[in-house]
Amino acid sequence: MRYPAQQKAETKAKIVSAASRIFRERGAEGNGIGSVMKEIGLTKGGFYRHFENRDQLYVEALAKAFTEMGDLMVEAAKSAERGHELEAMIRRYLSMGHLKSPAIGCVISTLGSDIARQPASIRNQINRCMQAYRERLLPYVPGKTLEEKTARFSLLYPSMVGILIAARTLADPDAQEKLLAHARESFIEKYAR
Amino acid sequence: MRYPAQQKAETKAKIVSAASRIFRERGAEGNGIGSVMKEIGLTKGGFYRHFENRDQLYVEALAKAFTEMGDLMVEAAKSAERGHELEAMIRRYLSMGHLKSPAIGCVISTLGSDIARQPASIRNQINRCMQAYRERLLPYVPGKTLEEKTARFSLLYPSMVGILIAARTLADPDAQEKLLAHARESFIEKYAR
DNA sequence: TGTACATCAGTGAACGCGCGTTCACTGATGTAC
DNA sequence: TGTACATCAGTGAACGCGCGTTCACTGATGTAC
Repeated sequence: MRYPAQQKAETKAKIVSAASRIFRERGAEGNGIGSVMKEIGLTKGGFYRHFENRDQLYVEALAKAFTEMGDLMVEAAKSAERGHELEAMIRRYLSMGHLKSPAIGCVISTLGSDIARQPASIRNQINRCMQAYRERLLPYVPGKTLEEKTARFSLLYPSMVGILIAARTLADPDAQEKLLAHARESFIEKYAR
Repeated sequence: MRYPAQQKAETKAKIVSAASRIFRERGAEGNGIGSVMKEIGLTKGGFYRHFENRDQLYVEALAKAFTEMGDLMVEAAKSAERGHELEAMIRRYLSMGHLKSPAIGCVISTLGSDIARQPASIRNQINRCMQAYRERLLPYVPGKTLEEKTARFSLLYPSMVGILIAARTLADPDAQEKLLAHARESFIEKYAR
């Protein structure tokens, strides 16, 4: 049946949102169109009224993830005392809360190696999201020029990704917390002063 | 038919080796028993003469990957001038060669987020491999005490993982090389002096 | 304003495919006599 | 030494399952008159 005018856009947004969370939480490979449509209470046949194929969903879901994660990081920076913005972002990123909530967290930490395996055409689209993400956060990074800020951020951010992944691979929660704490301290010292 | 005595062990080693490479290259989720057995010229039915289930293969394949990667890193350290061992390992890890050869490279960079999603029982087994791996490399890390070496390594290594993953997500090879070079320089300065 | 018709978001069954796992079978080798 | 038999690594077909994708169909809404 035909549906009210603005409902289509809402449904599509719901699909992207659900996929964004599910991909981050359970991985992008084993969990696909079926799980996503079921999550929002629809059948998978309807998927193709909104997307050409699975790849399009993948790209849009990741784009949404970058936007959401950017919101969280900007929020952390804005609620910090002046001069402590990057420190606040480091604390937020390297927190047990983030470690335990992959579904609403950094998409590179949950799907980075998966993105690395995608063909260049898809990586190109993701790269644009990454760049937009970086540009949102750069204002809160110390540095005299844009190049200085970028240089600093492009080492710090991947380093935090690696630490978070490493911490998540640990089975012992104490060891996870210890690694995060150690990295927080060191990275704040190295990058945020 | 029955096969010569030592052939069974050889076959199992081949399966583990192939899985180790295939999982790292193509991801562990979509590529399973079928691909692995086909790769070594056998049919998938025979798999269960060597393993109880897929999880066992996963753990053994990753263990093998840690051993192989350890060999490469130790080799890099041993062929370095005295006092430059860690620098040599950093250069080897953050090289375009490593970036382009995931199949024989660091398993955390290729499967880290996948490991993070495994149940604790599996992560525990992997953790033991990670510890053995670290213990092989620690002798080449500067530091007065074991704690000092460990602290240094447990920040450096995940940071390198994150940089490699981030570089692999980039579509532009020049940008990849630039990021690696920048991180090499910085990490050698920060961790290897 | 009322009626006829076109639109199209979502349904549900079907497609081929590869997954992990099971199992009856094969037949060269090792072992017992 | 020769023969009979047990072993068991590997085969290949089958299992149920979920994947991505296609498609004829439904029927409430929007639109034209």
